[in-house]
Amino acid sequence: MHVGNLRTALYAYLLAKKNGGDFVLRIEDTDRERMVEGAIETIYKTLKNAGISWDEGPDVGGNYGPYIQSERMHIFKDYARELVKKGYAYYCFCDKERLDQVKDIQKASGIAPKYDGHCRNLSSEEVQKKLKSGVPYVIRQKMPQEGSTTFHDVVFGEITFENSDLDDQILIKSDQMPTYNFANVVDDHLMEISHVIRGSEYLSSTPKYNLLYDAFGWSRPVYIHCPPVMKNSTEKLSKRNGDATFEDLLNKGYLPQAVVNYIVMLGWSPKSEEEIFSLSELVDVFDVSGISKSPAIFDLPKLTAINAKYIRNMSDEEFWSYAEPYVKSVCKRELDFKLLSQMLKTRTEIFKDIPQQVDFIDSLPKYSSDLYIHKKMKTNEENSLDALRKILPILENVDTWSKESVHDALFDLIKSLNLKNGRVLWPLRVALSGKSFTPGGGIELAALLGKDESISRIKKGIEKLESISNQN
RNA sequence: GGCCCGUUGGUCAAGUGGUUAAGACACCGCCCUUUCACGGCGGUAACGCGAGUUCAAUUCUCGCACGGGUCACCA
Repeated sequence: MHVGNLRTALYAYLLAKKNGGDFVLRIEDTDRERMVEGAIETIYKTLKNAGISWDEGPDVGGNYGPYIQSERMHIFKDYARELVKKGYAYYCFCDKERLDQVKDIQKASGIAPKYDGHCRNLSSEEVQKKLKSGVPYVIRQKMPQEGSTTFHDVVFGEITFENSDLDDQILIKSDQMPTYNFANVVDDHLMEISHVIRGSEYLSSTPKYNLLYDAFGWSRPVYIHCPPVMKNSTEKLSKRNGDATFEDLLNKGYLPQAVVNYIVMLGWSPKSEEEIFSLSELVDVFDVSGISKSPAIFDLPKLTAINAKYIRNMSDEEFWSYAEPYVKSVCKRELDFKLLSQMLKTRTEIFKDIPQQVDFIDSLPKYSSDLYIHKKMKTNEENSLDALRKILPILENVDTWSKESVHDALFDLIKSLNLKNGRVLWPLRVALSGKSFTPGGGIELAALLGKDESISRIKKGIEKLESISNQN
């Protein structure tokens, strides 16, 4: 399920919950050829991961079941026959060849392809005859040929279509299954669906739906059409293009709540300037009037920023519960994980980034002595060597190893040498980590690595710099 | 092509017949600081174009351009 689908589900859920309604899950599987193994499970899983629960559905039941459309097939034909009886639908015996022919001619002459009404006015005798002799048929909706149909959409306002532009769409297919368009209307009515929230691609078929409601004498639902979520200014986000699905984003290390928060905000805006909302807060603040009319482009950096905000808002315990597996995937040795966790928290945007941040802990990576050269810190290879040589005995003398004791010892040194902090601490950090960016400075790293490991890495740093100065 | 819809900074977006046209992300700068990050402060950057209505249009109307959707025995 890609994020556009999920967003629509979210809006539906929020609207229902906000107004004390029920959120109903119905599986629309009238196309047997497109059946995908495991698709229903993916839907369940995605909704659950997003925190959406349904009040009625295939697995939880309800008073309007069954909730899987393929189990409701017996229902639709009678409704279609009712429409035929009332004159709003008719049997059509045209085969595919004829239909294709008509379409080709229409296309060639530049007319919009549309059913030509060949079977619209067959006499009931003719129909009965063909039915009896077993000619395959479909049932088509009989569109008015004059006038127009206007409907109101909550997002887009009043929209009018000429009836003459409407195609006599198929209601019952030749395999006797209903089309989605038909089953959807019948089931929405039967299940007492009050609000239809869907993608704007359905805007142009809505008049047909409404004509169906009118023909049955049923009251129309409230329509809320949402603009699509785009991957760029011209392409829609779609699973087909390999674009990120909700599942993919979770696998990339994004938090489900953060993704939910972000995609609700894509194409909708709250009245306030806040932007971090839990699902239950969203139920309170959500309002369909905030849904925008124009498509929104999915922006990963913004999602990342929101994810980072969620991480920073976590308690230390919660942060560690997420971070631990990532840390331990590369840190096998024992260390002060609490300290590391604190260091990591403000530096983590997505949990997947953690391993590369802490990969220097278990073993010192190979590094270039260039790292010792830092303009702003005013360090170079010579004075770094000097700093490390002075640091070594100081730290060897620290008995109880802790962030505080290391800090005090080093700052005494810095003071006595009358140097800027960075002159001493930058070389230390490089020697300890072999990296230019680390989660924390030299003192924190020393505390984290422990006395023996720190001393050993400082000695390695000294050797490295000595060999360089010997070359010169 | 017909029909329907849309167009405010790079992105998400607020908003109005008269505003210094919010805010967030990204970007840049400064402060904090042992790097980075966090945090704080500041900055660059927008009403697609052309008419019309009006004392006044980003806001209302029309046209154009651009973009999207739709035109299945798919959903």
